[in-house]
Amino acid sequence: MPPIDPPPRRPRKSTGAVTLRQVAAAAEVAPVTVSRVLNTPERVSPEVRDRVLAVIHDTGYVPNRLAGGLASTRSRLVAAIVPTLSMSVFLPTVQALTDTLFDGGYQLMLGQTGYSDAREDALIEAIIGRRPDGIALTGVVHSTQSRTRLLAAGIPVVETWDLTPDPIDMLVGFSHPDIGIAVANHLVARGRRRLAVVTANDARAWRRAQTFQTHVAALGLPPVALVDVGASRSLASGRGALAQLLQSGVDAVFCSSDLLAVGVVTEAQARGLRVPDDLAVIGFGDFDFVSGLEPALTSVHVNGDTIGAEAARQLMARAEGRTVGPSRIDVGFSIIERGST
Amino acid sequence: MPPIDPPPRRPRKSTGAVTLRQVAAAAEVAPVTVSRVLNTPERVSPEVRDRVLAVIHDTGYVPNRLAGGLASTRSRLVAAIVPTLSMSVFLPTVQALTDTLFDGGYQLMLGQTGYSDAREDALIEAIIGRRPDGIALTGVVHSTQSRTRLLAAGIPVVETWDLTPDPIDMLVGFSHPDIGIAVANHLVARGRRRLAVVTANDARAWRRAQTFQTHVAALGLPPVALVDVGASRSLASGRGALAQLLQSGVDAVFCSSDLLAVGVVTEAQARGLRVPDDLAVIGFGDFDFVSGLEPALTSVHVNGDTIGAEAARQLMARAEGRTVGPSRIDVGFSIIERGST
DNA sequence: TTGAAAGCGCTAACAA
DNA sequence: TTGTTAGCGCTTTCAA
Repeated sequence: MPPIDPPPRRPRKSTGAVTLRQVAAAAEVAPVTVSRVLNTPERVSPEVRDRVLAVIHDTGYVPNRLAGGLASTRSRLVAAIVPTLSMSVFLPTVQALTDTLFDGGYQLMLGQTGYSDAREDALIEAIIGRRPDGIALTGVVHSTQSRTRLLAAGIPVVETWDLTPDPIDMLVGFSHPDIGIAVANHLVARGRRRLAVVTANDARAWRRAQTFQTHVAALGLPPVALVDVGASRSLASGRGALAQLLQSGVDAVFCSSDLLAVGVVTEAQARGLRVPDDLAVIGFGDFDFVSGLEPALTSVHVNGDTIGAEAARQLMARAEGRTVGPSRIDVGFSIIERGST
Repeated sequence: MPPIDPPPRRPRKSTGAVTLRQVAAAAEVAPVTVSRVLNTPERVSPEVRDRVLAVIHDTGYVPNRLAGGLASTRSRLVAAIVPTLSMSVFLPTVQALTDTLFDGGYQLMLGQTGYSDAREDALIEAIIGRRPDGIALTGVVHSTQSRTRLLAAGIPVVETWDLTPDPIDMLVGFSHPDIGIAVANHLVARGRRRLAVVTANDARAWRRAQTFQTHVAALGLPPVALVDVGASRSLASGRGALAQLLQSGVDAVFCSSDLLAVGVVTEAQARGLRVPDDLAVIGFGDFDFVSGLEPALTSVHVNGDTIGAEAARQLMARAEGRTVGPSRIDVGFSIIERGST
């Protein structure tokens, strides 16, 4: 009788890292048991558990989450998409997202669209490929194609920094139109009559500016002067904007970002105008440093970190099949009055 | 003869997404062929390729990179660790990292240590679990344990924002000691004699401050006054620091961050001092907005985006087995002279 | 409480 | 150029 040929071996390269199987062998248990020690320790007897944990510790075993994610269809990965990171108002949100997710055992994948729709589409495809357990969209203008893809992928999505009437899925944000009205009221209540807006070219800023304008008109005041600084949210743009506005005579300026507002204040001071006596200035975002300026800048404060933490919580809850409360959260805003108004 | 029992089916839950196998079936090819169309299209005949691509397009198939990473031991994931994100000097680096990686087909995983060693260790463990193709450490004080783990995991590491003599692996940074000397020379060349340093409590800032002090001493000038603002890099801290320094009489201040420097300028102006006539101020980081201030702030410019782009390039090259040039890159720095000195 | 077997969706190795 | 087969390292299902 001819000897049975053993099946041919097909060695593959591997990372060389310790695997669950090796841990199991060393602890003299089945691989599943090691998996249970890691994921559902309460279902393993204390003796076995300790034995396995000891081996894990000694070998420095770190479970491969790629494999785990593949097997369990839960990647414990959440993606966040931001337009841009630098000097952005979204930073506290991203920060809170990473932190909250990490504490829940999740990791954040970050993507930047750079305000480009083409890039956003590519990014979303790349992200879907990673099968994240959730996606946080922060202030993104999403194309129809991206919407469709996200919906089709069935990945939980939370849109943030806005309260659109037709969200893809969950929502954590605040009302931009309300801000325009509140700021108008704030300035008018302080005796300002000739109001102006300096705004960057972005959809949410525009909505704030719009209600600001209409509300001022409704109050019977002169029309609001508007300067659009385009994509540039820089301090320098703010300076340039004020230069334009001074020709028409204004006594208060609402800026779509704090940086622009600091620029307006700087330009005003450089021209010998007193802030707030001759000119009131209010920003948006309430960056940390604006409270230390001279005069300190009045600004619209938004709870960016709350947005991030809530978004993370909603996504994790969804990933774990827990039902979370409302899927639409309004975190509100507040006007922090300081020296500049 | 009894009928052979079919092997029992073990249905598992799946995401329901289109799989490579389904695409293969629809295109009437083997699964590998679809894989080849995606990864090595040049090895597939044009006809078959087009047929497969058509099916991919029609079905909206997005390859599962978790599975791909597991099979190929290449995750196309790169991790970055930063101390913190908010108002940080590392932002351009993170921005360049995401962008460069994305263009190369990689995704960035972000982690924040919050300047905590315990968190850093946990973070590194979580990251290793994802089997990234590389890790970028930006300005991290890494514990010995973390170093060991990283080394053991065999994942390419690039340390940035510094040029330590004993890097874990690759290095992209610049010399902090040289900056201290250069700034001292800059101020002394402009006739300043009573120099001071305002610094946050961070290792790299300290090294800049140290050479600044010793170099000033070597030039035979009075000893440098030093204010340590601790962990707070805020504008307000800068204001407080100047208040302290004025008691000892200074005519130039080197700050470890631009925000601190703006605080010093603000406080000086609030006290009626003229900048730069009575007091010269120089910052570090060269944030975008400091060029628009009045007076514009002199600052040490560092190529944070170059650091990020180079780090990404090195890691991708390593992941793809390409040998990259030097594994130690000095991106240098420059002093941008503006109105404040 | 523990284990055996069968996949998750993909790619490496080998073969034709 | 295309296909077959056997994993990558884990978790799920089913069984004891």
